[in-house]
Amino acid sequence: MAGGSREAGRSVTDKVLSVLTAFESERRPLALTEIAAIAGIPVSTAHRLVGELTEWQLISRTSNGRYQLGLRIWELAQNVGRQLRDTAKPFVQDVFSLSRETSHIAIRDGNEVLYIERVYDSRRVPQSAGTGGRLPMHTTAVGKVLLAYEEPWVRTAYLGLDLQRATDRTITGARELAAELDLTRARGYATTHGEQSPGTCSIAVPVFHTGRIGAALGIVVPAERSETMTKHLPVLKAVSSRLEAATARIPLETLIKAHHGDPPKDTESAGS
Amino acid sequence: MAGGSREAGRSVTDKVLSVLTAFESERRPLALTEIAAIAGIPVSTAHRLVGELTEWQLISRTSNGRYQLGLRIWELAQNVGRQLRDTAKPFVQDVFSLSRETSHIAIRDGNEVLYIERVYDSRRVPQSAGTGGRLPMHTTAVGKVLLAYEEPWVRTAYLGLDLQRATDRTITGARELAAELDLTRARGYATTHGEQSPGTCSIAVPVFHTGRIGAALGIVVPAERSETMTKHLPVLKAVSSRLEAATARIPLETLIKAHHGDPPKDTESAGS
DNA sequence: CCTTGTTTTTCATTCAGTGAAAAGGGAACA
DNA sequence: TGTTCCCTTTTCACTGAATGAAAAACAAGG
Repeated sequence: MAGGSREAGRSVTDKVLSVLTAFESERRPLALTEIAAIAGIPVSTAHRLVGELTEWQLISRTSNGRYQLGLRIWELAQNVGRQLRDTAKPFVQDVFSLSRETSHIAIRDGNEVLYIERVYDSRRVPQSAGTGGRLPMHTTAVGKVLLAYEEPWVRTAYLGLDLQRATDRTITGARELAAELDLTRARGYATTHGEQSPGTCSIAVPVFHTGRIGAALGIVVPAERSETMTKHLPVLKAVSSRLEAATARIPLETLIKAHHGDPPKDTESAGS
Repeated sequence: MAGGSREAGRSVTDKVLSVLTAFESERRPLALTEIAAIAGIPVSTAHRLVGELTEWQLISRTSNGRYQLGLRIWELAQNVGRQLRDTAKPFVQDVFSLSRETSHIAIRDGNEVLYIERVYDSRRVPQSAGTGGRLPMHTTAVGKVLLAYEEPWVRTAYLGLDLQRATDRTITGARELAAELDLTRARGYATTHGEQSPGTCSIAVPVFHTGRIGAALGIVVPAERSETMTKHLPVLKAVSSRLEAATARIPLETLIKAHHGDPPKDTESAGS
């Protein structure tokens, strides 16, 4: 065929999705050639696929001929975990208006923290991660909370990872982190002090659902105000329990379905 | 072939996207059979496509075996118009915290209003449309604003449509609506009184960008408080101009690329 | 005018995708 | 336990939809 050797095992679907997800790596509008390169497909194929995606409004074209994700995909995605996000949103706002500090709620997805909703001031500079952003668990207060209250095997698995350093204050030792998690459970909240980015501290409390850890609610404050952080604990605690009450009725099914991994089979137990 | 007569002209991409968008019509998790029916493809094909989409995390599976859109597509979609949404968000919050009424910002997409961001109280009942929702232009205050300040041909085109009735107070006469739009421009804001849903009123002001209408900022209030609506005008106006200042630097390109339609060619002008 | 970098179109080739049909669950009921 | 009903999953022979190298068209500099 003119098409010579097809790359084996690459389905059309695969290629389409490669094109779509190409926009994850680069946030700016992409040229066709770039898309093709990132997705790892020939330009002509990319051309056709991008054309179809554009017809479906999943991709839109900027006036200079470049491509970016389209409105339609945003609309579509609004339905993902809507019930949880819509419910949680005003509570995060409450935290913000009572603390006047950047407030957020996050869940665990795999070994990362995923920010579901964030409320911030119009003057405040954007943080390391906005809504939809991810950060490691050991560098954030919400992450520590989500890990501390998680089932033992999750915690153990995470402690076994190579903990990446984000700043010079980042906790990278498994033992140290374990102690930090114990402390978190003991006092019911977690903090960070410049562990994710220098100059910012954070504090977070757990949000439970059906007896298990579901999310973490927290705030971020500039280092110079770190002293005042614990002052906001009552607010966090109170809002958290109101949120727990509000989400209690929501079936787990319709909450955000995250990657929680699978527990080890472990037929022969540790003590066997 | 075993597959008999393929439905002609249906590309794989088409089918994949039909599957994805199937989740727009029904908000609940869908069974494979349902997806196949909605997307208009055979079950076995749906099965394969859904399988691939699931591998890519664009679709996730609930414990009862049904499918729903996955976290990944939400994350992906966070990049759409992010700069505009992130910028606008705290301003909408400002409106909310100053008015204590459900506040929102919307843009025009085609002949509809698209809500970009909405801030509401934890007690307030969900409105007709949440973030990412659409409503007609003539039944909402934001819609009236977006239409009133739009280029003449857009307005003319909309007035030519068959204006659907939402409540018994909905304006459905072209002449009436034209007068309403004139009024809107004259006084610099628009209102509705039970025109979209009985019992709720709304008020909105324009947000300009590079001299053109870009968005509309508004609030929704229950009918019994409708008298107090105009009391919030100063807030809306003030926040709007602060938002205009904040968005002025953002290049139009990276704002949300909506369907604005094409002006009529109209080589022979009306008066020719 | 040429060069360099794109985007777009073309087209002979063939294998990835196809979908009817059959088999495999599993829940509800008798 | 068997039967019914509905949904999911697997199978498989067949072929036209998808393919991608290559060439053409376009755009922006130099």
